[in-house]
Order: sequence, then structure tokens, then C-alpha cells
Amino acid sequence: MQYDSKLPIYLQVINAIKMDIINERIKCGQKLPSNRELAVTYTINPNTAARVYQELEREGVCFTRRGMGTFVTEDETIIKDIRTQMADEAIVEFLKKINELGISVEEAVNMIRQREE
Amino acid sequence: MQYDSKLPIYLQVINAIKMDIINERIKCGQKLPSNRELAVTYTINPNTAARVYQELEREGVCFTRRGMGTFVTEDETIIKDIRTQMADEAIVEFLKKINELGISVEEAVNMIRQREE
Amino acid sequence: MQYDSKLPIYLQVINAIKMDIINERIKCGQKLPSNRELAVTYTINPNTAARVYQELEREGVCFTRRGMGTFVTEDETIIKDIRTQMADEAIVEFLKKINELGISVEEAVNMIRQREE
Amino acid sequence: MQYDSKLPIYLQVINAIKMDIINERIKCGQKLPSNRELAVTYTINPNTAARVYQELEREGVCFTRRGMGTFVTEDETIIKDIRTQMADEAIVEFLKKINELGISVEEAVNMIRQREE
DNA sequence: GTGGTCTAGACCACT
DNA sequence: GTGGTCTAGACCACC
Repeated sequence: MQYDSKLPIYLQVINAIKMDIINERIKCGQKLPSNRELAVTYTINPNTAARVYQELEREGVCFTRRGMGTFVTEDETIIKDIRTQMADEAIVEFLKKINELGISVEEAVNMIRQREE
Repeated sequence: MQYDSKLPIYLQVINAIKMDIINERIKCGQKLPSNRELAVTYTINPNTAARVYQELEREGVCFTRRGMGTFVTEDETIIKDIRTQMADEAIVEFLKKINELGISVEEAVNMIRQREE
Repeated sequence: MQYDSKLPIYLQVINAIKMDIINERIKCGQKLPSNRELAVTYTINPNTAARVYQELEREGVCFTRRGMGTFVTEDETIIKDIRTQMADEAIVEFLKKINELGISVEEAVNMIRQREE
Repeated sequence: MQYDSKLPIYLQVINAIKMDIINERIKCGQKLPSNRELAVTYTINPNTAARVYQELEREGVCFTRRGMGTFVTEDETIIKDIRTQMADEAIVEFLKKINELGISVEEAVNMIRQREE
């Protein structure tokens, strides 16, 4: 994985895992790799891997069972919430930037459509 | 000015100045406030103000004449380029996130329109 | 290290490090001393040391991993490019001066050879 | 005239005038433009123009007669000395850089010849 | 431990 | 007065 040096690595890994969950590459209730495995697959420090799970747990995305490992939450609504929340954030941020640049929403929509053709 | 603690202050000031230029509150070739003035108006340290201008100069947004001050570039194309570049970045970033979330462009456009009503 | 007061210290340190890399006293991919170590060995302020690495990074000579340190780029071509680029600059500058002084290239070559005997 | 922002303007103007003298675009004993004229032709501040003549005078390149203006020295040996001194400086500096880069004199001479073809 | 940022205060050369 | 550089010391996030 390529890391963007501007963003903390642990946030980038968190994001990657969230995306895996949202896009169902990892299913609800499924076991996540151990700290050490995560550290290897993402070439990060074990401490950083631990922090990743810690944060994800704090957000309710996953939970840990002593001696068994870390699992994705079985509550599907949490996953959906995360998805809509991330979408919302993306839109708000985008509109803010567009507005600052003095570009109308219609113009922005046109630019988006052009990009996609 | 209110600063977002997530982003370095100098980047926020850089952005603010760019916006002033793009929206023609500051014109091409015009003199920018001195380091010390900038420091006062943005309530930052003169060193930070100096860094702001150094970065802007490196991006070609302004140039400096020894002992005379810092000026907005006289090349209008650079300003236009920066505007389109910033718009492009915003759009690309937005599409990337949307795509990661498995949201189609049409859906995204609808969501944008809803936000704005 | 003795500093030439005409040139900013940070540029002199940058140059010294580049020379260490070019002459393979420091190898590709190798870890560079930390900001604080550099500050001590070159008897400069840690801030100045940080600036040194920032500039070198901007030139692509090294990269930095958050919390881990600064490393020489692993791309050997960049190092070679820098060497040839520096040689080119030296030659162009020399020829420019020689030309301004109305000295022919052959004369200049002779003067160089005399100096070296 | 285009100024290199890295070097003080007054040094650049001094250099330009020296070159004019060396290449006999300005002859020995000839009157130089007044401070004000110099300021206009080089688009510099009159203070800077004054400094230029002050430095040139200090080096013996020119002298001033009260109320009459500034003149190039009538002593041709000074002009010749400056020329050889500048050539020497150029060569020494060049050899130093080449040496730092681990390039032999013969290689350097070849590179110079290639550049000129 | 590491780099990144920021403040404070100072000195200097240039215009 | 202007920008450029440097020191000193501090706090923070990251690994």
C-alpha cells in the first residue's frame, strides 16, 4: 500500500479497513487479522496496528474478545451509518471548497459529469 | 480569523490569501502586506508569516523584491491555473471518496442537490 | 565545520549532505541522522536542521517517515541526476563568466591546466 | 535587465558595469551616468545606484569629481587586474566544485568542450 | 525516539 | 521598513 505522507498512517489504515467493510470485502461479525498480521500486511509498526483497532473499536466498528481477536461489529446499522456519514462529510467538504472558489453548484455538477465521461 | 486545529496555521493562511487573489480582493501585481503586517492581521508570528510568503512564492503565486516587499505575480494565467487546479483537486478527491463508498455519480449529484435546497 | 558567512548556513549544510550522498559516504535508502543529531554534529539549531531536511526532501534527495526519521531516496537515478545537474550548473556558470570576460574556451582550458600543475 | 533574486541587486549592477568596462563598451576615463540616470536605466532605487558607485570607487574602478560626476579610472592596469582577478576567481570556484563532485580536471575539460560544440 | 509546527526575539543585508 | 536567516525553547502527533 502507498501511504500519503501528509496523513497519519494509522488514519489511512483505518480508512482502508472501513472501506473493506463497507464494500463487504470483510463481512459483519467476521474476524479481523491479528495486530501482528495487520502490521505485516500493511507494513506498519505493531504499535500502529494496535492503535488502528483501538480507534475502530472506539467508533464501534469492531470489538475484541479476549484471547480470540478482533471482530467486525455484527450491528449492520453501524456500518450503514458510517457509510452515510462518510458520504455526508465528503459532500459538505466539497461544497465548502467549491463555494470558496466562487463556483456554483450547477457548474460543479457539470465539471463532475465532464470528468466522468 | 478562526483556525482549524487539524491543519497547520500557515496552510490555512496560505489558503486564505489564495482565495483573496482568486476572488480578486487582491489584484495581480499588487503589493501584499509585509511580513510584520501579515503577522498582526492574522495574529501569527512573523516567522510563520514569512513561511506563508515563501510557500506562495515557491508555487509562483507571488514574488519578492529585496527590501521592497512581496507582490502578487503579474502573470494572470498562473492565478487562473491555480483556480482550475484547486477546483480539479476538489472534484477528483470528491469522486475518489464517492467511488470508494460505492456511490454512483448520479447518486452523488442528487445528494449534492438535496444539500443545497 | 567552518561556515562561509556569505552563504546561509542551511544551504552549506545541504551542500555538505549532498556531497556525502554523491560520494557515497551515505548510501541510498540509508537513514540520515535525526534533526537533533544533525543539529549537534553541525552545531546548528534543530530548526535549521529541520529546514535542511525539508529542502532536501523537496528536491527529492530524501524522504521522511513520520516518527521514524529521514532517509536518503532509494532511487539511485535521482542521485545521479543531481550529480550531473550540479556538474552542468558549474560548467554553465563558468562558461558564462568566461564569456562575459571575453575569454575563449581554449584560453580558459589552458588557464585551468596551469592552475593544476 | 533581469535580476537574479538570489544576489543583491547592487552587486548585479556593479558586475554589469564592470563588464561594460572590461569589454570596452565604456572606455577608460569616460564619464559614467549620474546616480539618477543609472537609477532609471537599471530601474533601481537612487540609493542603490549611489551604493553601486561607492563600491566601484572603493575598488578603484572609478572616481568622482565634485559637481562633475563619476568617471572610469584612467589607470588601465586596474582594469586589467580586475579582469584577471575575475577570471582567476571563476577558475578557482569551478575547480573547487568539480573537485567536490569527484570529477577530474580532464573530465571537466571534456565536458566543457562538449558543451561548446 | 522522530519530525512538524509555532512563538519569541534577535541580527543582518538590502532598498 | 523589508525580507532572510538563525537561535532558543516549547508543544504536539506519530511510530
